[in-house]
Amino acid sequence: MHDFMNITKALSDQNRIRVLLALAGRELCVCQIIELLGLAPSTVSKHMSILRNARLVESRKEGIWIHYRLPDKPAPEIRKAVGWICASLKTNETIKNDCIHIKRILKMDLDDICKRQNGRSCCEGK
Amino acid sequence: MHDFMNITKALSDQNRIRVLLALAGRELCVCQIIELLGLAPSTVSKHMSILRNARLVESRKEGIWIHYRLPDKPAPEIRKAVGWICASLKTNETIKNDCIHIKRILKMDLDDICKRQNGRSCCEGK
DNA sequence: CCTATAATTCGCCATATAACGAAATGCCAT
DNA sequence: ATGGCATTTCGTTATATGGCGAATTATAGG
Repeated sequence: MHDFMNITKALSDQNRIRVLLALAGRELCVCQIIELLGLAPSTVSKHMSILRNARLVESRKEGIWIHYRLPDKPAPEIRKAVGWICASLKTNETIKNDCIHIKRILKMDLDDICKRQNGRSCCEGK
Repeated sequence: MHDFMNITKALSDQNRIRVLLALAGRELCVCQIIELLGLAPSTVSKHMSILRNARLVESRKEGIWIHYRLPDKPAPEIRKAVGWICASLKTNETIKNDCIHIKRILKMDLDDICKRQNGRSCCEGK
């Protein structure tokens, strides 16, 4: 029960849902997720630890960067949860905007993304 | 997005999950749900309004009593959510205990249940 | 070894949530 | 209409959660 509640609690935040959908079909670096959500690195890190703790995502370290992805071999309840979310929000406006945003982020260099984030306190200024 | 988050937030509480599973395949009166969870009537009422607001349950008034049930014609995201929960917790100990508890509750008279609840502050004392 | 940097952990604050009891509401029977 | 009772609403309180910045950790490159 505790494990299952970890999953439902992880799914009860909009930003974490956005991350899960952003990870559908691709891997993302933490700095790319920060860029997508426009939140402080520490906040995003917390969100990712909650998702990982629920086994909704897995992480891979590559040098300085840490990449997150949906689990390779998800347990049935995880697979069903992700399928449910994807099906339910396929046509959602926020999610569609995120998809466009991600396409742009993926074209950028990871170094550049991190540089931009260091330059200012958080989200995007000008 | 807001509607969908209403669903995930509704699912992020253990007592509400227990109620949903208790309603799988049968209707329950509020006083029966109070009896099952062992919480104050006002608390249970709040939980039920959250579930109803998310369209995870429907209610039916029958005289003094209000009966809750899973939706007759659930939207796809609701149907999938309920299916996911049921499949994930089918073998869970808490839920199995609830099933036993419900069987006992169903054998009782609604009046008797309410009487018992009026007799004491909340849950079950002696 | 030392610096720079990506990410996490920690400490704090503001808000959200779950719990309760008391009061209000709605419905039936008198 | 009046009273009794099931349920909900309201107001309060304690805890949980999401957010941030500062400090810490871990890794790559000088």
